[in-house]
Amino acid sequence: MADVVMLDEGPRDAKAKPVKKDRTGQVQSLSRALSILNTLAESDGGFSLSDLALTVGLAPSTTHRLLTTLQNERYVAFDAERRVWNVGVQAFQTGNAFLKTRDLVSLARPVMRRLMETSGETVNLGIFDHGEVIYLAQVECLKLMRAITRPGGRVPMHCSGIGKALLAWISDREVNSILHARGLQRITSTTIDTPAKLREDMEKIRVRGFSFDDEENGIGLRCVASVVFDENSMPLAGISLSGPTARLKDDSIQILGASVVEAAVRITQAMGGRIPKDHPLALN
Amino acid sequence: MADVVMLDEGPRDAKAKPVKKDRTGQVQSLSRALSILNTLAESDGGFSLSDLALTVGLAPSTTHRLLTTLQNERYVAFDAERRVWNVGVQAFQTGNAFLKTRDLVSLARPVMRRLMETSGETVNLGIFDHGEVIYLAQVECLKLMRAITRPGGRVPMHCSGIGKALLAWISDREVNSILHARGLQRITSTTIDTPAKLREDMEKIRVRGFSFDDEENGIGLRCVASVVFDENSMPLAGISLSGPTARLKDDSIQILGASVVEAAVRITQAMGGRIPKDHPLALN
DNA sequence: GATGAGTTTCCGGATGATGGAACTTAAAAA
DNA sequence: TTTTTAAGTTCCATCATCCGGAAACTCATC
Repeated sequence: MADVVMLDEGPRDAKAKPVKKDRTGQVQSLSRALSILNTLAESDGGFSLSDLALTVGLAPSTTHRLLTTLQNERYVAFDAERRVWNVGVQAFQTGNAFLKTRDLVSLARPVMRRLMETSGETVNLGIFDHGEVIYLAQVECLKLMRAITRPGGRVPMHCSGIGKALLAWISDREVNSILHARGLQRITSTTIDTPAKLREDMEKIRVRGFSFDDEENGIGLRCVASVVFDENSMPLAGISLSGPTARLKDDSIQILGASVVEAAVRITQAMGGRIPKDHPLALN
Repeated sequence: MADVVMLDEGPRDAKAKPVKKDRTGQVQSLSRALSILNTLAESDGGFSLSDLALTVGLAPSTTHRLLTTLQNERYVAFDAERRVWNVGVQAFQTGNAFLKTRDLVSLARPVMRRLMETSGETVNLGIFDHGEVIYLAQVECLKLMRAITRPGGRVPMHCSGIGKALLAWISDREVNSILHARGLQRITSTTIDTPAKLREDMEKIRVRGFSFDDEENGIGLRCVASVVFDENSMPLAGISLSGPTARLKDDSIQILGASVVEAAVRITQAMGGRIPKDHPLALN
């Protein structure tokens, strides 16, 4: 299972129809309660009973009964002052138990494998650590000619696809302190070697949603990469797709880039992360 | 697993009776589902269907039906590899919406980050809830050796920096009722274990403006904490700074304490709160 | 004190949840 | 391999439980 895309994720009907799932063996009242929870979670400042009832498409009395049951276990709370219902402490506590389970690498791996299959190129996952990128996992392509990066290996930020993608969503102050500590070591003739060029490239990355490393870390090696975000919209990890210049041609960069972004978004969702507002794929 | 007694956990009947709430107008199936969620959240590594059914006292078929309904909305997830059920992404998403309710967290975060940078230690934010401290947010330091607390996690009041700081500005009556309900469980040799000692410590906290937890919750772990106040000068949250005894040395406690107090005051101001008159930093 | 919007409780009816049993699948033992 | 055992999943008749209309209530506002 878990094979099919869940791109849209929430085909909640706008027309406030009761949430009737077609699948068998479902508990209606529970589905409804979860729909209430989802609605409250998406809300901004809570819902009054009647508004909520209208939104989820239930009778006020039914809504109220479900709410009080949820309130008993403190999954929702009533703000007596503003007279609105909100998500409660226990939902927070239970929800955060998800963190015990979630593991970036194991959540990312199926997405990485899929990306490798569709693109035919090697896929890497890396995180920011002490001013460098450290690789966590890799799904190798089947081609003979392929990039060799080993989990645990490190590369500088400024000359790797993952590093540049991460830099683009890190605060200026932090970028400066990394620059100061690590400098911009030149590796090939195209390696970014001045702060100005780096800043220029980062601007492009933010607009596109992915970074493009054009033989900046090794002759003949190209790479596109995008960022996975955590629940505070902070960069958490980067995912890249790399291969020889001969296969990653100019006119396929856009398409490959888009698929890396899609993979990154998918991992972000699986991790319960949030895409930042200035990201090209932000929902609003 | 799951054989160990759950200390507090509530008045779960030993004979695995269905979770029957006494209050009127409650939705049984929903109560049961929430009880499943709570159980999974408290679990360590998930539950198999039958274990779960046994624990919550429901028929396997019923449990299964509730689980699949929860799974539909991704409030739980089935780990096919380990064949266990766990809390799902959506629960995490919904739970985090709780934080939106209190803009406390978003106001506090920059101050917390700053405090982490200047002190080099992990900073936590927590509120009082049902006689315990529940952590809302954390800014981790970059050191390898650091305290591990997870948002949503709970600790007793009497043996945590945040808890003790909050207690110091709570009414005597409330303190007594917490003591009565929760007792003073001893965790390390320095844990405060008598009401007299607690009262003595609270007096010191009020004078200093911050609490000092000296390995009272874990060997080798020290912590200083201070309180954020609301507009009525009532304690709203606590902010703490914690690290290993090796780094939080005796002669730096005063300085670290002062910086925690400063951070707490800053958050208080950002929230539009008022420092109480008996606080050392009160303006008048 | 009257009005009305919004919330809470009540109650009879039928829908939908329940759990035992049957069935399927997976793991362990022979 | 086959047999045994256990765990997970589906089915279905029964009736407990949930549903929603309507009535009672609360609390602002006029």
